[in-house]
Amino acid sequence: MQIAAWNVNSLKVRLPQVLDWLAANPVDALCLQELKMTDEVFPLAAIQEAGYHAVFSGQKTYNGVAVLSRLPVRDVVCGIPGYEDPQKRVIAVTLDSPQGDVRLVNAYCPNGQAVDSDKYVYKLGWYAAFTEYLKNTLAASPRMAVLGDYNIAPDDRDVHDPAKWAGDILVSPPERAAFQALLDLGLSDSFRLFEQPEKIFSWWDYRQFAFRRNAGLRIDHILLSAPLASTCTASIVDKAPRKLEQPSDHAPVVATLAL
DNA sequence: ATGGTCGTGTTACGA
Repeated sequence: MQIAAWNVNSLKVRLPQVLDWLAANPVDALCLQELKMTDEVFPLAAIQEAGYHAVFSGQKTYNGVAVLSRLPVRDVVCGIPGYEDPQKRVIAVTLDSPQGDVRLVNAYCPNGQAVDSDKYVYKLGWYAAFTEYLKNTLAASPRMAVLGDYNIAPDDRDVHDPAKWAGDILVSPPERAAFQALLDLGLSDSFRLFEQPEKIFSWWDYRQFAFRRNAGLRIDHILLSAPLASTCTASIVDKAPRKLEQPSDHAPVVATLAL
């Protein structure tokens, strides 16, 4: 089984790239973030023609998440139960796998803008609620994967220039502590289960030729509960779509499970 | 050097 996550920064603009990518990478499930569209205009027909089911939680202009899956999904939960939030950032599903159910939680975590901003306060509060939600989900569904754009680079290895970024948004100690709290639930960063080349990132700013300079951060992650981590045979970032014309600023991340 | 480039939807805002 292969599961993937990709912040597409507008599904309207990126739909052709998503369909091309799925044709070349027929993963079992693809979690999308930043749809930037309402549910009324979600391109369901095109995705079904590509052989995928889809569930989605969109909104106008900002945010929006979807799960595309080869298998039917059930028990769809949108948002963080008990945490009121007009921003559509989370959708969870259960994959009906022949090798047993897998719970997928797809998240577009807040960016935070700057460490002295209201959005930073929102980000840390959101992470506290998300952590509690994942704790409860994990108790009910031991085979859980959490995929998406975390907007946190967990370690200096995940930053192209750690000295330049020190203390900034996406790397600040409170944000890294919030990420560590997820790991402390018993989750593993699938990417770090394996030896990896240096300077692997998943996001590059559109400005200043950041991609050409590989001036990026690794902020898109696939976290796995212990029963799934023990089945994981690979976890990679696919830089190829970032090289295309009119790319998303994020690259897809993919984990392979021996299921 | 506080810039720059996207996407959405207006001429600002979020990332």
